[in-house]
Amino acid sequence: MIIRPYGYALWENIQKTLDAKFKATGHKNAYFPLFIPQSFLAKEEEHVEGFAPQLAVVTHGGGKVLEEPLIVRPTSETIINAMFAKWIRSWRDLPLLINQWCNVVRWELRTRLFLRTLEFLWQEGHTAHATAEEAEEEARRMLEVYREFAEEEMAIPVIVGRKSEAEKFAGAVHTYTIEAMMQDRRALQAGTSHFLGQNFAKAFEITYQTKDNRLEYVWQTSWGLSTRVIGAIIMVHGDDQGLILPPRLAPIEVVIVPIWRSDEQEAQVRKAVERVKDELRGVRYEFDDRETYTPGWKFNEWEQKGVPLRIEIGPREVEKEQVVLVRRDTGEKSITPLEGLKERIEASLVEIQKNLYSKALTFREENSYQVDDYEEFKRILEGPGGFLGAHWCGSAECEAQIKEETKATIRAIPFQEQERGKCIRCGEVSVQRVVFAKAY
RNA sequence: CGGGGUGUAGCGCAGGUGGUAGCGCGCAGCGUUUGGGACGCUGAGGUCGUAGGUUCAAGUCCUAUCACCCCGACCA
Repeated sequence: MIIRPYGYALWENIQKTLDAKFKATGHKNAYFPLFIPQSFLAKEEEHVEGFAPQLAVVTHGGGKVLEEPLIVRPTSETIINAMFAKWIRSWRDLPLLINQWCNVVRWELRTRLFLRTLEFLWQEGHTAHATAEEAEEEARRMLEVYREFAEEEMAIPVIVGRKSEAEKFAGAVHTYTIEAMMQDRRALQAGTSHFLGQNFAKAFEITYQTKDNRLEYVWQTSWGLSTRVIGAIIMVHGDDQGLILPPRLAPIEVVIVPIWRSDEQEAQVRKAVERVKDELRGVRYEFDDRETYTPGWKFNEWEQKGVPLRIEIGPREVEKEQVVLVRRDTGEKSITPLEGLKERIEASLVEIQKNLYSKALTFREENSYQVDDYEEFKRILEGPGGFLGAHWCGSAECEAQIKEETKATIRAIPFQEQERGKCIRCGEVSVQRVVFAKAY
């Protein structure tokens, strides 16, 4: 996957907002090596097994066969925890709250742009705590950070919940997820947060001395969000005209397209554009005065790129001291006076952000079902597809059978759902509904 | 890793039965244009994925090989 400047600018905006949230919750950034000695990975049994099929392994270095192969990090639990073991001595060193922005490699058999690439960019948080409660709280806190980010910044509503044993991260005690519905009604895991318990602590001997001088293993979490979310933004908001980017993350919030014929008109329009630029201070805008393209061509190009707002300004507007404002999400055009333009733009960007969210939410709700009959369950999945709230007995057998028969997996076990019922497949007692869907 | 498909100009493609490599878009120059993907003229651009082979002659036939795409099993 190659990320060109416009796409990378989007990722930078994602990084900027998330990074601020991490810092605000007490985390610090650090960087760990790309290459990890193979033996590190082998220390946590479930973790190796989970990742073994996906590893890129370096066998040669400097023209020689390496004594111990190096794996290219698929995630950094092992190398980070090897260091945590050295850094943590006392309860005073806890909690240790670290985040890393980096690339990782997973040797996927089948790739899909943005959603499943051999190499991707992400952030991975790794924390160590004195108690299970604190670690659990941290895992839930960061899940909440992701939820808020998805909904407020990406304008994507998400289901929050826990993963089933089959779907959890290899090495975690349990995994939390935010799941979003794409426009083809499939589910996409947009971020995850793991409660690791003491699995890695025991594998890497990460211990600390308590206040009363006992030696205890730490309790840990890890959590990540990747460039996959760019795919989510495209697939949730895009339409036949191209991308529709949420204003809060869009590299360009407003594009100004000037229109003129004569040199005289050009001079007048340029002068008016200067006023518009003044109004746009603090807004991410671009003035597209390329001469080789017609205004109509530019309209189409910026629409494809998903710029939320377009300002058109030509002789007619100059004369009346106004501009034409066009929304990408609705296509709606409105005449707006130069006077007070800033307020109108800002209000409009907020409006677009809200509208994208509510459109996505409506779509998800329209394609979510409560299902109690397995035949209907199958019918929906074969037909339109969507999120299915269904009872599940909790057995891995039923989960696997349902997956085999319908291709649907348990995307999330929602928090706080109490209603009891009967397993959609076997009819045994179920304590709550879970969300089934076909996933990417 | 199995099944299918495609490699010909920057991009998208056409090139039955072997015989001088083409079209559209894009690109360059000039002119006219510019309020929803402008038009005319002129022009540049190709070891036909790669390597062998058959033939007087291969984009075309044969063999091998590589790459990419799609569909399934594994995965953020």
